[in-house]
Amino acid sequence: MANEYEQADREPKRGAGGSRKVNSLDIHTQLRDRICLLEYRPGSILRENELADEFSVSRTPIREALQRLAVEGLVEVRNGVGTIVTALDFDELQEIYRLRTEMAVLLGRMGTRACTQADTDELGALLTRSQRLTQSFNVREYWDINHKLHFVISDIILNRTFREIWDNLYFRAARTWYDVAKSMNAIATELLTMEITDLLLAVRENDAEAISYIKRNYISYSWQRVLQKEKD
Amino acid sequence: MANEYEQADREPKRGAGGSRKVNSLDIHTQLRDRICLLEYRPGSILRENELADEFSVSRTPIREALQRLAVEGLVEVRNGVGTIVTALDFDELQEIYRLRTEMAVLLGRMGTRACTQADTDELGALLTRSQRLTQSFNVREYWDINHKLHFVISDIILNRTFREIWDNLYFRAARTWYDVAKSMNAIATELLTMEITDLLLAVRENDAEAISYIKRNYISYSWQRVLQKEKD
DNA sequence: TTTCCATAAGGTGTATACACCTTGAAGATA
DNA sequence: TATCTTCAAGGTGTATACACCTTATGGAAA
Repeated sequence: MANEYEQADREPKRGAGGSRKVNSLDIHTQLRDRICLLEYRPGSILRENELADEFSVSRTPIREALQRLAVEGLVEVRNGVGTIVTALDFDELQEIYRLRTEMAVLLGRMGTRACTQADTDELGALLTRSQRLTQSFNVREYWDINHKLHFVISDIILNRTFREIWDNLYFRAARTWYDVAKSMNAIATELLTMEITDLLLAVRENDAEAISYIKRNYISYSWQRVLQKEKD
Repeated sequence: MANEYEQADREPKRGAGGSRKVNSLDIHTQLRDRICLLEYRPGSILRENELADEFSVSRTPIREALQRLAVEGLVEVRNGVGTIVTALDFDELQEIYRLRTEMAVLLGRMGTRACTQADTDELGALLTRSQRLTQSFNVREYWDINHKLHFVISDIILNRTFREIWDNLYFRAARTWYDVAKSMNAIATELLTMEITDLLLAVRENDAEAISYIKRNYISYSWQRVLQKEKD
């Protein structure tokens, strides 16, 4: 299962002429991305019928996708009301960030595969795109770079269970960070560019521990920015 | 969501005359326990219709329970075939144990609540039951003690996300351990008694770090026994 | 005898009707 | 006027019929 899913997860497929019938996993991925991108704000309500109409399927696959999102902690299904996008309170958010920084350090201690030229190339491409953001900021583009960056690193993790958890924690926290990034374009862009630069070196050196400490640090920096915005 | 679920999770409710209608969460919990108890062996196939008959509900709530188990990694749903109880290969098992030992150490570094007299009392009761096992071994009883022991410790974890993960990792690995325990009664019982004794002291001292290192150690010991059995 | 193919049996995936739950608003009452 | 009650609207939860997928089996062909 995990395999099939991860595949779909990392490359949404269904390109060009394919137009394969959507299944509940596709729907899950799309809804998850919308939540991360804040197209669905925390606290907003999703209705199964509306989604069923939009995706041209019955409520059944929609319910499956929503239930999965619920298990992952991104939404909460309430009988007679609807499915509510999780609104993290301050404490929960702090807990998640704390966990992410701690687990980032573990990343280097768990098994990782060797970094390849392909990894370097992809990071290089992301760096270029990130630098371009300095001139004209665009949340969608910022998100896409961040998202791809996450999976470049996630992909070198060999321990499958750890990777699942690592990905999930990213999705839980992502929304908050993009919200902050919107109100701090310059700082967010600079941090992203620096992170990619640092990671590029570590990947070239094929130093998993270095990668993990870099992740730890930038997650920590992000949290500081979240805190800073919270004060306003 | 998490709250409601955890509640049901820790105390299955529906006591005595209540007989509240079962929902998909009850079913999920029962199926999960059966998988852990090896009533459903790895590789065995569950059929939605059979389960629907047994629980006197339609396939819909059964499917929800199974899907949740799939997200948690305990089963794999295959179209046209059935739902297969996950059979962990050696590598996957090693990965999970590795992760559990690492995360046990984190447990002490994340927030925990103060240990109470109630905790001490419950551990004391478990210790008595564990000691009784030395004379007459019984897998069901062994499992129940282990299960309750897990939740006594899990309950002091404040970081909700960490606790979810911690619980899940326990459920993923539990089956394997009970299988080993069946073939090593004496050793398993001795280890359990020692672990509870050690934890009792740490809980009395209200020393979360000590608790976390004890957990790390006994998870590590368990893995060694799994390895030992694998060799035969 | 072996191999291939058609097919039937029995499983999950999906659509849909209906039951039940939640909530807000209108109306009755103090 | 304030408050309580009632009820209707619209949501999720469940049961069920049917579509589609997978696989084992038996017979035809090499």
